[in-house]
Amino acid sequence: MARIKTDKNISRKDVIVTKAAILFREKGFKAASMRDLAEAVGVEAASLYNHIKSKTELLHELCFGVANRFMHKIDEIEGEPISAIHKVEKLLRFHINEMTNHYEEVYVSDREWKHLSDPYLSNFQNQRRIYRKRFAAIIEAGIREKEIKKIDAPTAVLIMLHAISGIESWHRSTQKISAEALEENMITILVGGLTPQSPGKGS
Amino acid sequence: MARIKTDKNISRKDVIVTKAAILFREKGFKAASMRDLAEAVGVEAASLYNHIKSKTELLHELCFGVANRFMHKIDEIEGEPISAIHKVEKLLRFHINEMTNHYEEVYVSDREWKHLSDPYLSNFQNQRRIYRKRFAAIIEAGIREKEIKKIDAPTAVLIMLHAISGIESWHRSTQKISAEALEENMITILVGGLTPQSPGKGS
DNA sequence: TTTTGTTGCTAACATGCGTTAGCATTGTAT
DNA sequence: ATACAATGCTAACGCATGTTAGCAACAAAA
Repeated sequence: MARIKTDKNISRKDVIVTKAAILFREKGFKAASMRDLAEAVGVEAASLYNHIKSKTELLHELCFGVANRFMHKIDEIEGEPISAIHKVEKLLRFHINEMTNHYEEVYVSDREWKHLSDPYLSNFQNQRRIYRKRFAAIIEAGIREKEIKKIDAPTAVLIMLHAISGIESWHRSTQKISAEALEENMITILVGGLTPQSPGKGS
Repeated sequence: MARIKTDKNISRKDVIVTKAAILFREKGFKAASMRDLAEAVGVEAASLYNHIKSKTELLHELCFGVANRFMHKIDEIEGEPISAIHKVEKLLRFHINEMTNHYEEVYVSDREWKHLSDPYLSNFQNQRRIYRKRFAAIIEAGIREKEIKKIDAPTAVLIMLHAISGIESWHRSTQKISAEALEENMITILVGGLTPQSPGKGS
């Protein structure tokens, strides 16, 4: 009888959620079946339901796990006594690292949240909206302080966030530059585009 | 008996493809059913098959329609006797306009091509790969001519393309800035990030 | 060893899916 | 008016899906 292998501190549910992230990324939430997931976990489909309530619960888990991490980070950064441009850079670096290190979950949270159902869906959309407003507020503060070009802040946020989601292509690419080089290039291009004199990246 | 309304020069198939784009965008290819599509068109599901061969054919139509437009544009731009940075800007403006004016199709082509099946899938992936290489080549030429910062060109391409796909968020937003303002802001941010002295947008 | 809770299995369910067959209705040209 | 092609409808097909019920095997505690 097949059994889900777990190390200490990793529940069987966590194993399933992690495998689900991989599967949801590569096939999409709707196209990935519970039977696919069962096979990936090494068990029969019905057995999954000893650990999870539903397929959608897996998506909740992934989406809100990611969303919470970003929310905590922006909480942290907002309070720091540093310049706005520096805050933007820190936030970007966090996004980039999340995308490189927790690729599957971040990707799924980004592309598949539409399939959440409605108490969760609105909640998620709200969090997203609020996050972007807070991000835009940082940029607007930077504009007032003349650290940042006079641009439309929501548009800048939209560019940043989506640009970072492009790391997906980097992940799939066969001839990858290193994660560090990727991070520096992205910061150079994105922050360079914000600063009035393109003074290079911040410290 | 319900009948698909068409104006002159618009085949019933075109009506279906257009509605499919809207539906595929808002629900995703897998989640959008032929019965949904039929309802949107105002007809019974089976009737659709008098005009199309399969659901996947709709996706082909959309993906390759979009891909061809981009391919023709880069053909055109590559041959022009203008600076590399100017080529990049023209290409970006084209992307932005495609995204604002043919939102549904471009979005679907971008996010749902994974669900193509295999003669078409590899073909599409190839076109995509080639397009990005050609885009990167333009940037590399610009770097050699010192019009563009020394950055990793594939990374720059990835940022540009994904940043533009963020126009999706603009489309959904209730308080939109104008399409023109959006375009100028995006060019300012993206191209400003490429130029060594951030001299503002090209002419 | 017995007991008890955890985990997995087989079988099956209801539902929704893409699609086809066969027939009815409509529009168009002779 | 008649013929023919274009278009639509109802009914149904086979299949994959998420999920449940009921029972068997296991691990851990008594």
